[in-house]
Amino acid sequence: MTEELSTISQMCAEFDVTPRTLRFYEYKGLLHPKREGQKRLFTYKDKARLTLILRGKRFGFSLDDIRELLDLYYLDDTTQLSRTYEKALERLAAMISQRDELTEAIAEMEGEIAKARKALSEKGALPDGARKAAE
Amino acid sequence: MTEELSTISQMCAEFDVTPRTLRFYEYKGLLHPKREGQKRLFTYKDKARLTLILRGKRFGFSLDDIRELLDLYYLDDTTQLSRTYEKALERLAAMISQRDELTEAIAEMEGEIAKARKALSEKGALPDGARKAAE
DNA sequence: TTCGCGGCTTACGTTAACGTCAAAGAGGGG
DNA sequence: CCCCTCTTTGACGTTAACGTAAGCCGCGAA
Repeated sequence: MTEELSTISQMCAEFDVTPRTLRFYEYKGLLHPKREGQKRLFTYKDKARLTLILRGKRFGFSLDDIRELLDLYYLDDTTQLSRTYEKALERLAAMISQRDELTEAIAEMEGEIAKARKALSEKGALPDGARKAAE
Repeated sequence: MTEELSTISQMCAEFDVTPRTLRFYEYKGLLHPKREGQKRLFTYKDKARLTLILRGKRFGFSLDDIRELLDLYYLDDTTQLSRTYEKALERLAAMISQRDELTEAIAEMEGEIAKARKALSEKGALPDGARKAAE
């Protein structure tokens, strides 16, 4: 099986990130590329990790959180793994309550928007596209 | 009509914020308390604005966004008001898509946790309280 | 040999929303 | 008069996730 090592610029092209970002992720302990002299060489494993990192970011996790989540996948120590498992549960709970708060805020926001729409409609100043819903 | 002026500490107690926060909001142009000599005196209008500020923060607006919205809101200019309305709609859309992403992330997270739970259960290392669900 | 390119390390800069002193003044109680 | 509390104006500190040089190295092409 060929090792398929990638340089930093190949990684940047493939994942649409900057070199600084990859170095920063390594510094933060999220990536562990090999070295050929000074140069970083990224393996398939690094690509898998980076995929997870970027997904985690899209979902609003901090890099510190993500590093812990990565352990969920790659740690082989059962004791550590179950500890990480518990942290994952905590984070899941946090995510759920965050979504609940967001849902509540959305409802409140919709209420305010409805009031504003009514006020605007009475002034005959409703923006296009909102007229039909405010009669 | 009594003016009902509040000191900074009264405001802090009423809205559960720090003095620094109120001074910062003034510095940022979100509040405009009167002065009695050096001392700030907050009017009912400031309270109304602060209420809107805190609500805006719950909705995820930045302070700069909020200042802009407040300015538009108090201009009493119908054209500007409808602009405020449009911004609210944009933010609402952002909040909804954010919630959707979060919901998706929660589902994925639950999947990963289930996998981890299975792996841990096979190693006989499941944390307390998770055993019953992993058979 | 000299360029230019890609990579490396070191290290200061950036944004948001305040936190955290520090020094100082005004006003009231004892 | 002294002290205590509230408040004021600076002004530097904090966190996250990189951005942005500056300066150096090695390699292949011309």
